[in-house]
Amino acid sequence: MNIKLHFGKGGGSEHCLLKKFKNKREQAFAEREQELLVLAEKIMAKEGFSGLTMDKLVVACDYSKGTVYNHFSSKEDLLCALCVKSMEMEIALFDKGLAFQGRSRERLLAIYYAYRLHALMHPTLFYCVLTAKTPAVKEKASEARLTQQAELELQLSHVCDQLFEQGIQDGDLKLPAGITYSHLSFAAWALAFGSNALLQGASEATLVSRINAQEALLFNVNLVLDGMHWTPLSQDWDYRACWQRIGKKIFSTELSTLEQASA
Amino acid sequence: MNIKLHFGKGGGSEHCLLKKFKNKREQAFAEREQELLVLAEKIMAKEGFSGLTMDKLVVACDYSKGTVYNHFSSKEDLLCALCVKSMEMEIALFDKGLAFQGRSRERLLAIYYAYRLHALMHPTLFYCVLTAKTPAVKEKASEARLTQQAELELQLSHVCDQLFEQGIQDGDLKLPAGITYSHLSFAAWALAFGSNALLQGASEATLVSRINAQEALLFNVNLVLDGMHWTPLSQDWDYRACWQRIGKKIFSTELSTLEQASA
DNA sequence: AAGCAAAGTGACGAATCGTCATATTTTGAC
DNA sequence: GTCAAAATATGACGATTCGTCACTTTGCTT
Repeated sequence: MNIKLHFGKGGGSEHCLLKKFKNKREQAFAEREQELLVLAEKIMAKEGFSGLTMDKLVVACDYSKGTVYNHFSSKEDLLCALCVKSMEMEIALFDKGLAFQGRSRERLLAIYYAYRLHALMHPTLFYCVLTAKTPAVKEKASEARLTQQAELELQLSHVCDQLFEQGIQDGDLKLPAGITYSHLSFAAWALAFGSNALLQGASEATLVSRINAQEALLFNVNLVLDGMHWTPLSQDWDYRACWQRIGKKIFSTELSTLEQASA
Repeated sequence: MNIKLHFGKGGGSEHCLLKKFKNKREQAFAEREQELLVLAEKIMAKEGFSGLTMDKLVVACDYSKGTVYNHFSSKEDLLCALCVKSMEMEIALFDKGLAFQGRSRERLLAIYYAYRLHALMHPTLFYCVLTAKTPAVKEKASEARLTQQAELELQLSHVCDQLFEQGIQDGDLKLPAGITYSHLSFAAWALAFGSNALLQGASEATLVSRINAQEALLFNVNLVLDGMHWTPLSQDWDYRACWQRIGKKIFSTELSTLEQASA
């Protein structure tokens, strides 16, 4: 039922992209897994989400069915692995966003920017995250993969926690009585998840059709952070300009590749 | 590719639960569809999300495969139909929530209450909504069903719009320049969707594990509505008490059935 | 009652999943 | 270098599941 783990059973470090491996074998295994994931993403991008089948992946790669199933215990497990990959890339972008120099609230905005950017650059992978939240997928994914996923989620929230902390230290944010970082993190995360999930599927006619996605996200974020009384409030500060600045200063390379792709 | 529509082609009214039908035939058809949906939900609740197959549904019901496929063009279409059903029930609960007497912001809270209540009472159906946002499902659902879904979403947002309007008329809420109802609706919706989606899958160990779900939702809502400067602000008003009051005054029957079920 | 359109039936073919007995490669000891 | 044991790879195969279609039945109209 569970996928064989070829790594040592020592928990919690398999998901880092660049890591020392016990030996060549494990390294090769990890590399092959990445290779398979890249291939799977390509198939999905080309043939649609339901166009991805295990058989197609097997044919497309240089390995056999058994080998592929050594990596992914089921199709759902493969989807979760893609979700994990997506989150790993998010973390990398988040870390980049942390480099933005500014007030605490501006720096959190940089994280949101990174999130949105990731969704735009890798829509397919982003959808995998949504899909991985689905019971049909969770039910059939391997235990190990789900654990990995949960760990990454924690890791993502820790990035935010840093900024909450800075906000408090700088005196820009106060933690209400009985409220912890977790509450704030959850609120920030829920809004980001909800906004992006709904925006992603809404390029056509719906409620959100006419709303510019970027604008909407920024608006929503301002709402929540204003609600936290995180100064400077949106009425006292030009966060739209800040948003632009984040793009220019931190993510210019990503933006240009994005423009190239859509051109 | 598309499911045959046995109703008149006049658009936009098929989704109302109680409606006049052109003739007995259509009525029977609609009733059977509901019957099938109830059955499908039961199978899903009992055997898990991936335990629902078309074959099982066919065996469980008194009709043949062909008949079932006359209703649902594919398994994904069936899932969407369940999603539609879920939204119809939500609307009914929303309408009930509208009956709450109070200030505009309190009344919007009643809508959130209804949303949360629905998620608790029908977790399976609620998951269908999440699943229906997934590309794998959207790709294979019938056009007609997706239209129906989009219409219902609009209808849901209109309920909220009423309350935004009341808020403005009462002077409790001001629409910033360049901001429309749609923006506010979207923010409210995104937060509700994100919070509930994340809370639903998080009864166990994760970031949200220790946070009481109800509390978290109320907290998040307060954050956003405070961000809108919707008076009275959460610091000036006891919305937790209001939340309790909503439960008692409006949804007491639902609450008792819920307690019965979990006892 | 006859005729006809609409709906129902279920056997069937195609596609997909995941397994397992066997073949191959790698490892490590001498 | 050699050889046995352990790890890994292979792909044919059985089991589901999906969705279709040629044919039958139902029920409405005249």
